[in-house]
Formats: sequence, C-alpha cells, structure tokens
Amino acid sequence: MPTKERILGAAEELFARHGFEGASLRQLTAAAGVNLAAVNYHFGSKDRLIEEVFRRRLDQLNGRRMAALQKIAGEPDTTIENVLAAFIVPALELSHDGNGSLFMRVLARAFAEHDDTLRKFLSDNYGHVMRQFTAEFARLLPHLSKEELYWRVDLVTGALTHAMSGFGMIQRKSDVPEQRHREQTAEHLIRFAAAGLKSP
Amino acid sequence: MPTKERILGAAEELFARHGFEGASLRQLTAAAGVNLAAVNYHFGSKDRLIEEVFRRRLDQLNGRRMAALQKIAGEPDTTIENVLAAFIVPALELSHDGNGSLFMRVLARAFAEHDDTLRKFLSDNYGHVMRQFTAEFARLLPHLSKEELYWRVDLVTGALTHAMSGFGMIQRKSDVPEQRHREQTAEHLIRFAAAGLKSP
DNA sequence: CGTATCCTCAAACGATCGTTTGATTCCCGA
DNA sequence: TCGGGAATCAAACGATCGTTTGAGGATACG
Repeated sequence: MPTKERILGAAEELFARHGFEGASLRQLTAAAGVNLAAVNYHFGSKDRLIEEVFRRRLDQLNGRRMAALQKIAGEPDTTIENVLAAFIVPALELSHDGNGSLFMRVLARAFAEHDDTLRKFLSDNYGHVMRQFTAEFARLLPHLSKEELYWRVDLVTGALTHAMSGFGMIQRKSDVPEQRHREQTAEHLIRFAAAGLKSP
Repeated sequence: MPTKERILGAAEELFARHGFEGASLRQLTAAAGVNLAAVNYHFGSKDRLIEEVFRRRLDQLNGRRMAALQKIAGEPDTTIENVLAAFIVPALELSHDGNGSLFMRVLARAFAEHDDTLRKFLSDNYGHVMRQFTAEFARLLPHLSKEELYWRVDLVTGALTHAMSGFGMIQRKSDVPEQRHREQTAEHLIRFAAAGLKSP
C-alpha cells in the first residue's frame, strides 16, 4: 500500500483512540510502518494530516448525503423520514465499511473539541450540506419558528453523532446479517429523530 | 481563595477549552496564579486533578438528580416528562452557575474520548445514577423491549450532552431573564426527548 | 523564643513532542 | 546504462511535557 494511504489509515485509528493531541507522530508512523519524517514529507505538518483525514472521508460521506437529498428535496410527497434517511444511511454505510466506524469517532471528537481552526475548516468545506438539509426540514415543518427548527436540528445532530461514534451499542449480534443490522439501526435512529422533530 | 480551589477553577476552564492532554500544567498553574509544583503537591498528579474536577461537580449534579428522582420514582402519576426534568433541570442549573457551563463541556469531552481509565472512573462512581433513571424509564415504558429502551436512553443522553456542552445555541438573549431562559431551554429539551422516548 | 507543620518557590530531571536536515536508496525515462 | 527527481532513512533540533527536589517562608502552639 502507498505510504500516504498507510499514514492516513493509522492516523484515523490513533486519532479516534487518543485524540488529535494525544496521538503522536512517532506512535502514528510506527503503527503505519513508515519513517517518522514521512508525515511532514507527504503532508507538510500534523495539522494538514488531520485535515486530510477529514477530507478523505467527508468528501465521500457528504457526496452520498447530497446525492440522496437531491433525489427528494422539494418533492411533494417527501417525508421527514426520507430526509433523515438521506442523512443517516450514508453515515451507517461508512460505519460498516472497513475502518469507517473509527472515522465517526474522530468526527465525534472534533465536535467535542471546540477548536476554532478545526471548526472553521469543517464549516468552510462542509457547512453547505447542513444548510441544505436544514432548508429541507424547514420546508417540511413550516409551522416551526426558525429558532425552534434550529434547536431540533441541533438536538438531532447531537443524538446521531453520539450514537454513531460507537459510544452506544451499535454492535451487531453474530446471528444478524450485516445488511439487516444496518437497516435496523437506521430504523431506530430515524424513528427517534423523526419523533423529536415532529413533536408538537 | 485557597490554592486548591484556584487550581480546580483554572483546570475546569482549560480542560474545557483545550482538552485533558492539550492543557498543560504550566498553562494551568499560570492561569490560576499558583506555582507549578502546587498541582502535584495538592493533588498528587495531573490524572488525580482531572478526577477531582469531575468529582467536585458530579457529586453536586448527581446528588440533585437523585434527589429529584426519589421524589417521583414509583409514583402512579409520574410522567416521562417528570423523569426527564429530574435529569435535565439540575444540569441546566449547573450550566448557569458561574463556570458550571464549562464543566458541561468537560463532560462532553469525556464522553467523546473513549479513554478507558476515565470511563471506568465515571462508571464506578456515578453509574448507579444512570441505572436508576433507566429503571424508572422502563417502568413508564413497559411496552419497550430492553434493547429498544437502551437505544432510546442512549440517544437521549447523546442529544442532551451535545446540547448542554454549549455546542448548540443555548445562548440567552439579553432581553430574556435568566430564570425564564432556563425554563424555556428545559422545555425544549424535555419536549424533544419525551417525543423520542415515546415514539411508537 | 523555638520548633514543628503546612505550604510555596525556583530550578532541574528525564522523556517526549513536532519539525528539519542531509545523506542514502529507489526507480523510471532518456 | 546512466542521470535525476522522488522517496526513505537515521539523527538531531529546540521546545515543552509531567514530575521531583530541596531550600525557604508562613503560621500556630509549647
């Protein structure tokens, strides 16, 4: 495997496990089986490596989210559940794809850290996704004030980030096929979030 | 102010802002206006200081939660909303008490970090609180399977932790009295969480 | 006044951090 | 086959980390 890929994989795992400050480049390069200097050679700095870890996964994740949303946005028979599925299902697919679940933990960490640099990077690059989803929720919940809507979207985001960071018990039982388990998880999350969004 | 108190206050603020690994004892003691060696003298180590930051706030927070829960647990006319209020209101009171809101950010960080030592400490010392609340939810939602119930309690916990860590917009408008703002926030959170818990 | 106890202080400990350097190896196109 | 950029390597840079030390100051009690 190319050196850059091995570094990104090890970085994802160690950032998830020990945080951005807690994972050192020496641990990281040792886990990847590459030389210590390789990070600065290929990425320039540790901060740029962190951004690249986000870019690689979020490009794919948000691409799928936007594609799913485009299919239903503005349509007359679209439901809250449809929009939530467009947001949640791509994330669940990622969680079950190789080390993707580790990335959801990295993402949960990024939310918990209130680091301004990282927040600005995420907002600049992927803020439009949240805005599109919020706009569609607004269309389907026209009776809610803007403040009410933001509140509920924020609570939904919190619940989903928490759940998908693996803190909860998204653990597949051995007798349930992976495909079926993913569908069940999606149903749980969508049912819960839809009830919260639609509450009177 | 006593040295120990000044250290705990500065620690709470810097742990919230930079994380447990990101905040150094040199920053911390400088902010507190005490000598570098004071941390190890009064607390023994940085890890023990971290535990003390949690203990100080959680003793008070969970004490109030348990007291509120005892008043309604097992009563025939208790509602989901009552139980949620017993869980949420003490946390909101803490959030509006001095540097208490910073502690909610520390707590959110602790959830995001999957650090085993910290998790064990929190579970050993305060796990009984979550078990009591879960038991009461189980009584009020008898139609839910144990798996369903755990799922929903976990999602509620995630949403509330997220919201109260200040990532959302729990920001009081200047023309709203603090007491009223706290009540409004509690209403938002309780309505959302109750809808999620009770969803069919 | 003497002294015992609690506390503070500057200084230093060894370890580890992210980053840089300069030499060496690899590999492909001319 | 040979030249040259790309990639890897061991080693070192200065800075910062948590922790420890031992001397000195403060305070209370005989």
